[in-house]
Amino acid sequence: MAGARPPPPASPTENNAMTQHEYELGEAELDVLRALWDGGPGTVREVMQHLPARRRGVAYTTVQTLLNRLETKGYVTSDKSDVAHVFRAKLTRERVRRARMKTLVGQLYDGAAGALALHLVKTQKLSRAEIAELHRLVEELDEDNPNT
Amino acid sequence: MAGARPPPPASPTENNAMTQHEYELGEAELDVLRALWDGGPGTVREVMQHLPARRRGVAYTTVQTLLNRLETKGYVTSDKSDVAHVFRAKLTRERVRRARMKTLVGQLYDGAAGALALHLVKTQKLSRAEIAELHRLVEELDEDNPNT
DNA sequence: GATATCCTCCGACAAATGTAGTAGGCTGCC
DNA sequence: GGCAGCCTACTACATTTGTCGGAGGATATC
Repeated sequence: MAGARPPPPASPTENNAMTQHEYELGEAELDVLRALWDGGPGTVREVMQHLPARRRGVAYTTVQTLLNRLETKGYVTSDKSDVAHVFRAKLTRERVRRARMKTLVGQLYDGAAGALALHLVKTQKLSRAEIAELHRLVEELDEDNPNT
Repeated sequence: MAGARPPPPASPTENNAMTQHEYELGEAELDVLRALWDGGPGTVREVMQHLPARRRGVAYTTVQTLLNRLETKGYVTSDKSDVAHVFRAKLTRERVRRARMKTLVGQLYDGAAGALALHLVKTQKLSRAEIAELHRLVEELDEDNPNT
């Protein structure tokens, strides 16, 4: 994004980024965050090792920049007591999931999460176990809501 | 995004954006596209009318620019036979849904769409109609995959 | 015919994002 | 003591995205 967009008014009560509900994360930033989630806290070099294949080959300093930006945004902290700083994710995967899901539902499903659920069931290849569970769930639902 | 990212190699067979699987759409661009989906084909001025409240107040030319960019990207076409061009969405909501969903699942759910689907079914309150449809879907699935 | 309108086209510009180079500081080892 | 390596801090720069303004053409209006 860019340009003359008025910054969100920043609620007076909560304002440290971790409490906001729209985590602004670029693609690369998210990949770095994911590396942190997957590999746990680590130095720049260690984080690099956990980057997804697609992101391999980026320069050391690129990852460093990304980590610093994430820290500035409040999504990551770092322990600087050692020479090589150790970065740790502050923002959880779950948080991002919820936020992203919410955005997606709002933008493309008119806020109807139910529709999304159906869409997924239609679209995705479910495993046998999943189908079985789904079957069970549907029966429960049918009972709770006995009609048609 | 930005910087020296090598452009995706552009498959030799298909290359007209509509067939690619990652629709690059900014927030504002998506809102404009949504306006087109909601209001059907229309002129810049008409599209403006269907923009979500949050986007009200943007300048006429902003919307115009957005529409033009969308056209350049191949997501929208325009009928220029009249003075005021009439824009029409080429990319469907469904397409974007699928792409976005796929990205989300890949980035934050380890590709486990099934789990996500189940989670949603469990979590969300489905309407009667949705439950009915789900029921139907499950039966289809059971047929395709006759076991348990 | 002169004006007010409305449109499109083009150019601009700031912020965010992706990517990386360079300078300079510690560490450790011969 | 000096050099090789690794690390951080800065700076830089191209693109994308969001936002517009102004020029100039077509229309409608009086």
